[in-house]
Amino acid sequence: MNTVASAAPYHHGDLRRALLDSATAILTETGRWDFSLREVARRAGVSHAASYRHFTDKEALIAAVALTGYETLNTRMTTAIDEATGAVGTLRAIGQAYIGFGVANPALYRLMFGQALPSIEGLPPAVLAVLTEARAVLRGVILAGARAGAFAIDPEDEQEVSVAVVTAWSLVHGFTLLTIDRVVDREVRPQVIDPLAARVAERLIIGLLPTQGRK
Amino acid sequence: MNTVASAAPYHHGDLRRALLDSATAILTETGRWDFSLREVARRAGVSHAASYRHFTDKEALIAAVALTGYETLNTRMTTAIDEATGAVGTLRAIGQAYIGFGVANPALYRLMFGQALPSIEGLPPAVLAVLTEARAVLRGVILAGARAGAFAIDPEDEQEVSVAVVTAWSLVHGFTLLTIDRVVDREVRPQVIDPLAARVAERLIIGLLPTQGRK
DNA sequence: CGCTCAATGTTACCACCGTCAACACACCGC
DNA sequence: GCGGTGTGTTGACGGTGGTAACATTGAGCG
Repeated sequence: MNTVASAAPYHHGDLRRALLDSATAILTETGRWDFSLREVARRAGVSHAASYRHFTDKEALIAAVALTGYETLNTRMTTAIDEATGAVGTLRAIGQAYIGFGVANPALYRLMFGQALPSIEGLPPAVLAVLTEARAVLRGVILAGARAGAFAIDPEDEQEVSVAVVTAWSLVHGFTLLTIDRVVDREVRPQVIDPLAARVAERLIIGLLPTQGRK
Repeated sequence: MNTVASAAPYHHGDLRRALLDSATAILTETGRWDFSLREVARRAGVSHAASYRHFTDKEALIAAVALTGYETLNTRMTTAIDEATGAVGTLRAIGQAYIGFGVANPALYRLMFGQALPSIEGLPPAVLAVLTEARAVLRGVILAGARAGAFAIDPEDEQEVSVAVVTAWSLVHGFTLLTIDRVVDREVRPQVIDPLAARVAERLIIGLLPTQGRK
């Protein structure tokens, strides 16, 4: 059994899902990810030790919540890619989807990338897989753009491609976190974030364009 | 021990400092920032309730540790600026100092930017002040470069300058975190981080250069 | 010199937490 | 019907953040 629950378990119905929902609810309501396992159980209407039938650990629960976050992030990115056209447009779309997700789910985003997990190692393999996939998607986009001549990148130079990937990811990741943490512009309103993000992204894109493509 | 600059407390000598030192030591040794107040006190050879004579809260202790981090980061950045020449060189130096600090003190960096602090608001004013100062320094560097014509930025356009500031900070912040969390390149060695950071930074700088300055 | 007193540190205690072991139940195949 | 295993509960343990009452000690003042 186990894994993605489609069949309903015994007593409660689907306690695993209910616990994940409770945790997510607390997360979005309070904006904090240091909730107690007991509170999650309480919220699910269940005894405090019941969680241990579904998660070995508190960390496992957190990781499961994070996993759902990674999955929806991946989904948003791939759908954004599908709807975009052109290398630059695709890159723009992917960044927009990424930042949009982070800003819309700040607590979840911080849990996904800032949490108690000492390092990427030690994460459940499922989480690692999703992360790796996200990176591969981004790399694919940049590689395609390089092959099409839309970026000033040699598609055969793996290192150069990697640098572009890391640069793009760093920029978007950093911008998202700075925005979430209100470091960027404390008086900024949600309506202002989108144009700001767009202009920030443009800075990167300019750096990627071949010389003849620049204004 | 040495003579203390300002105010030396009563019994212990300087328990406040000792507690900060213990916390920092635990932080760098274990790499975790969810240590217990009691462990800090134990390490300082003191009863667990003694901390409350110097810090109102566990969060206050954490914030104090973070503050020391912000201060040394600021110091490193300003000295890097002093030793650099030219707008591009200064920008490079500042980024290098920033990333170098983060990579050298991963746990401290994550505590500074990822921790329990729900948002930037609610932080002690001292922390806010240091953060604001750091941002002003970066803005000054970019503004000077724009005025000197080294960047393709209108120094009179405040928004354009802000965009450049946010872009640079986002890139460096994101790169530092991705590196710390080993998301960037799991097989990467410390020796590889510097060149990688340099090439990432170069991508940004290319985007900032005026057209005639590009290779 | 001795007294006071406030700053500092300690002890004892509270509610709560994560985790575990023992127990209780309920649905499954037989 | 019946056992057994998956599921949830109860109760306990050590540890935690935080508070209050108590002990100590050094500084200022007579």
